Amino acid sequence: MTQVRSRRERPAKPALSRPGIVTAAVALMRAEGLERVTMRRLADQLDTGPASLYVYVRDTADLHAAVLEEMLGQVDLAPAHGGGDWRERLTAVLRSYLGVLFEHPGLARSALVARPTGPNALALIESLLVILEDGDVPGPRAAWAVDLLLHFATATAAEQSTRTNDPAMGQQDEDMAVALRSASPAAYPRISALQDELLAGPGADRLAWGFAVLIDGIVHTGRPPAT
Amino acid sequence: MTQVRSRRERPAKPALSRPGIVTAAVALMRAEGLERVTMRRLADQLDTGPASLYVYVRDTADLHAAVLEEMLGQVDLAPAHGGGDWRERLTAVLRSYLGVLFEHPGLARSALVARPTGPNALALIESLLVILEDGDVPGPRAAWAVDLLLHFATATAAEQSTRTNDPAMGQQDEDMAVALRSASPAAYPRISALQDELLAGPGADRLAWGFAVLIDGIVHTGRPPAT
DNA sequence: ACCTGAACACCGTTCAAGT
DNA sequence: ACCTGAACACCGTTCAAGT
Repeated sequence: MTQVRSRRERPAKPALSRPGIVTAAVALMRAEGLERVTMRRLADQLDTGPASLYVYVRDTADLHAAVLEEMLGQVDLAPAHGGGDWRERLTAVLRSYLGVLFEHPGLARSALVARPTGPNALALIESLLVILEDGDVPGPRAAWAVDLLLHFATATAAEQSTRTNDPAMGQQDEDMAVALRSASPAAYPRISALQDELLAGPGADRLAWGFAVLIDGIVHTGRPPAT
Repeated sequence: MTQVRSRRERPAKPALSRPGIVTAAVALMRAEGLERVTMRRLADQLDTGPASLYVYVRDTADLHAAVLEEMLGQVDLAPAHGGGDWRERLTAVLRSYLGVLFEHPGLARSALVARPTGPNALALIESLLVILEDGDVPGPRAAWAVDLLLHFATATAAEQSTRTNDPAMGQQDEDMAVALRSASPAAYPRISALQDELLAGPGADRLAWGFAVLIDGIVHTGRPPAT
């Protein structure tokens, strides 16, 4: 009797599974941020103990990588197959990737170390290769270029999203501004002279310039043959 | 009497100070790695409680940034003022910076978020500006280029050093290799075709190519005027 | 002003024991 | 095979109280 009752009051606890765990982890991240997606908190959410998760998940890094792979499904890959300037299409996809990371600080930081390898990650890589092909970048060079471009986007997201979203980190921007502005012209003449330029520019401009530099460099710089 | 004795047996506990704390933190990092440089462990080392450190250090991020600033003193800036090809001198300084980060995994990861602003950090920036000036890169563009170059080097170190030094992370390289090799040719034709190229190449070659791409791009890509 | 003990609110991971 | 309670070995940070 009591058993039936408790079954009615809340649905039978669903069996644990890796997809179920990852889905719950994504939900938890949306609600509280990736930092709060801990084994213990996630287990609470799933009505079990933390030890149970280790049947499906190697460790916390593995869990976070799985969350990232899931989120990569949201990257807009449509520009890969559209027409128009290939450089613009390339930056469009990268910007979309960046946007996903940017929304969830911590995700970018984990992306730097835990690279996802699921279908969404592969689709992103494939799309970038498609666009580089349209730009007549030779295959082997394109292979390395994909790495470089994702590397740059990920690092930018890791840096910016931490700074923007973490309240305490705004302080560090301030620290840097003060340090640059008060740099002694005798010891650091160029910093002194360029202080405004070093600090200047909205993030968007700097990002656009970064993409332009990379694409231009990729187009002009040959790769050594494989060994 | 007992007091005199105990004073002889170990020297009087030195007063706490920020420099003293940072020195101890660096020593602890050399011995056990940055992950183990925690407030509690560091306090133990200094014969006090963790609460005492908060008089001199804002939080853990601040502490780690101070450690990094200290380590930047080891970057070899000599190439900035030598003769020879400016591109080679630029990569020499960046390689030295990278070497410092590479020696201590975790340092690079913290460098991405906690940027040091002390004299060693400024000296590094100034040196890069000196070299870019030799390469006739216009000042405002050089200001942004410094950011881009350090950004790239830091991200590379964060990625590589974690992978190389963390035993469990080698697994992830393997995961990626398996994923790329087993990618369906139908769904991911280009990944399939380029799988060897995507995985190929020693880290050193890819790094050298990355620097070449960036420098080439910097030389050729104009910066929008400041707003 | 500086320092501290103690507490609060957490972590990841393992392992023996159960089903 | 899967799941779990309990334990081990840690964390950062705050705060009232002392000197």
